[in-house]
Formats: sequence, structure tokens, C-alpha cells
Amino acid sequence: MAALTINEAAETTGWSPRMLRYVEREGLIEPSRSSSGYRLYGPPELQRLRTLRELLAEHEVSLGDVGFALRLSRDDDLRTAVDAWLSARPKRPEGVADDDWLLFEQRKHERLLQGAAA
Amino acid sequence: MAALTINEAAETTGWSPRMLRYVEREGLIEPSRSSSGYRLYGPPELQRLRTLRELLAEHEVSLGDVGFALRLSRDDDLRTAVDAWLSARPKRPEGVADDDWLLFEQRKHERLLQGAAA
DNA sequence: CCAACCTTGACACAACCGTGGTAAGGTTGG
DNA sequence: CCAACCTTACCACGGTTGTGTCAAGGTTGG
Repeated sequence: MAALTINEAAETTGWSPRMLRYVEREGLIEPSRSSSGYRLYGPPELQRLRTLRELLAEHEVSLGDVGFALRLSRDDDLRTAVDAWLSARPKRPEGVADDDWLLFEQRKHERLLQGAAA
Repeated sequence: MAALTINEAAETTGWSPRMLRYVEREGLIEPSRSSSGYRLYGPPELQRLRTLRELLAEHEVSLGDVGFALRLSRDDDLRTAVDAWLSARPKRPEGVADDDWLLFEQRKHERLLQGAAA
């Protein structure tokens, strides 16, 4: 037999049938269907289900998280926007009390001006 | 003044003070503190708060999603695992009913063998 | 034909998310 | 000194997630 039905797939992957349907609605693994509508899980789907399980178990990650990663991987626009936000200067020098933040910026500015003048 | 306190920051960014604390707990924007513990938002934080707002508004994304993206960007191990899962053959040829999946694989195999023999 | 599957849809429920409020107490600036 | 701010820590409350179970009905294979 080339593909397993949902209960068989559940059996070999460790998911419950209920969760296989849920995973499908999340868009993570979408088995194809027989002509009468039965879900059919082929070897690739089964493998992905197992590795998905490991992924969730080993890292503290939710299905929704993986779903979001999937979105990121497919929506270039979204990925660009998120990456842009993430890469926007997330740090400023350590050890500078914020009371002195303006002062620090001024000094930096002075150094820049000095450098330019030199 | 070099940095704004939480209510002022809320005022200029459109977040509520409550949400600024929440955003902080999510690890997305961590303002530094005055010597007495007050949160101090400098221009970079304020800018990031505004762009974060836009990001959430324009794409259908939650704070948790952005938080996960942040995790991905900092945890190489996690990113590698997720990418690996995502890139695992997500498709197989369209139009092949799964009843015929094994058949399809066999044909492919035959074609490969033929190619090798030619 | 009938038992054993499959389908979708619904109800349920604990746990968490996003958000607001409030209370008890420290800090600050005029 | 005192009003107006800040802090953390809670209670609340509707919405979503993850998961199970059940019902009503179609499919399948011996």
C-alpha cells in the first residue's frame, strides 16, 4: 500500500488522529485525498510528521510558531518587514546609564566631528 | 531630555503603558532603567515601538510571532532545526492522485533506470 | 451486507494571550 | 512636603490553542 489512512498514520507517527487534522488546519502538513475524500499520508508526510514532533519536543516551540515560520518562508514581503524590524539597532553600548544617554550621544558626535576634521 | 518615562513613551508611540511592560516581558523592547528603576525610552526604543506597531498592523502578526522571529534570529540551533523542517520536500508533483502515488514512484524509478541504461 | 473504517461539525475544557484595572509602596520636582 | 509620577504584583475577562469526545453520515472490503 502506498499511503496510510489517518488512524494508521497516527499510529506510526505518535500523533492522535485529532491532532493530525489540527496540524492540517494549521497548514503544516496537508495530506492529499483519495477520490472519496479520505486523507492519505505517504512516506514524505509521515516523515515530516515525525520530525515535526521532534522539533516541538526538543525546542520550546508551538505549532503556531512553526506555522509562523512557514508563513515567513513563503511571504517574502512579511519576511522582509520582520527582518527589517529585527535588524534595527537592537543594542547600544553597555555600561552607559540612561541618565547619561544624551551625554553619550554628544560625545560620540564630538568624536565623529573630530575624526572628520582630522 | 534624553529619554522618556513610560507614560510619555506610551503617549508618543500609541501603546498603552500596560502594553509597553508586556512588550518588554516578551523581550521585544527592553528599555534601560534609571538608577531608581524607572524605565527610560530613548529615541531608538521609541522608533522601534512605532515600527513594531506598524508591523503588527500591516501584516497579520502577533507579538508572540515577532517574539518567535526574534528567538529564531538569536538561536542558531533553533533556526537550523526549523529551516531543516521547512525545507524538507514540501511538494510532490501536482495532478497525481494519491491512490497512484506508488505507481508514480515506480514510473519515476523506471525512467531513471532507463536514463541510466541509455 | 455489515463491521470497521473515514468524513465534517460540534461541545468541552484547561492553559495561555492580550489587555485593562487596582493596590501598596518608592521617587521626583516644584 | 505633596501631587504626580514610577515600580511590582495581583485579579479579571474574553479570545485562542491544544486536545478529547461524540454524533450523523459516507466508504470499503471481506
